[in-house]
Amino acid sequence: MDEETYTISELCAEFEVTPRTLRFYESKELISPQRIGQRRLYSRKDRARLKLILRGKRFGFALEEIRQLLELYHMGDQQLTQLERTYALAQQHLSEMEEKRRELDQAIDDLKVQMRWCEDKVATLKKGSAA
Amino acid sequence: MDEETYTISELCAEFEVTPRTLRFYESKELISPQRIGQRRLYSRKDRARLKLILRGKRFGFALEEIRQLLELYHMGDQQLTQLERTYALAQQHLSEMEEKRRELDQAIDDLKVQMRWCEDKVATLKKGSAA
DNA sequence: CGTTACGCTTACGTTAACGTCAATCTCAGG
DNA sequence: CCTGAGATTGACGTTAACGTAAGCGTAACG
Repeated sequence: MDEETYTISELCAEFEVTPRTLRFYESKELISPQRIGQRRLYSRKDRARLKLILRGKRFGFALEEIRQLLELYHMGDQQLTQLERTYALAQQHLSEMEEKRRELDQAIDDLKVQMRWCEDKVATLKKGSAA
Repeated sequence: MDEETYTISELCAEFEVTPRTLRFYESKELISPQRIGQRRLYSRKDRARLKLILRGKRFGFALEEIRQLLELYHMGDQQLTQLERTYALAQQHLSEMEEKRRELDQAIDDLKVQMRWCEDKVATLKKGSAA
């Protein structure tokens, strides 16, 4: 077993967040690093969770939603019923995300249309000034 | 010219937001409806802008960023230099959005992997209980 | 002509997600 | 032993994005 660990400042440097942010996430039970004495020690799993948290944030998820999403990636030794409930939740999130992707594609297309329009206008203006 | 307009409550009903929200967006200069006396009257263009605003929000953009994005869809009678600057800004946003889509695809794939893992576990548990 | 519905402004309140600051601890180096 | 770098825990401050409540205008309806 690979026992790589990180101090708070190492993790902060890597992901460009402040210590305050990590402690805040911990207070919200999104991460729970080990303690060596009083100090926090982050594992590979903590690091992975942080990655997921920050990704979630970039898509506009609230921390509370992210906390639920993280449970999907936890999935330790659950009971069957628990597991099935979790799976159902995952399906929901999946379709939400797929819907989001459709919207994003739409937004990208719209923007491209606008840009082409803009290109044309620039071209016309340049021709006009050449005359 | 099609002169369809909307009252504040009509627009609110359609997009499931409160009047306060629309007034707030107006105060931040994201929309600027006509006034009939004191009352606001929203045009088709205002409605389109609102649509874009809400879409932006769903992707985690801040209102201030959205305000800039909206300028791209405005593009009235700009000067050439202005137009080119706007175009450059659009290119930036475009690549940001494409980056976001890559991340989203990644997130979706990750989730699918987890779900398959979950399916397997459920299957094994069911077989175990059948024995 | 009263009231009910809708709208307006002003202004203070609220929640999420941290920032910032102070006081304390702790441990390796000189 | 002293110092300084990094860590910790409160605790209050801040910003964005609205919510909410008060007080007022006005216009149609019974």
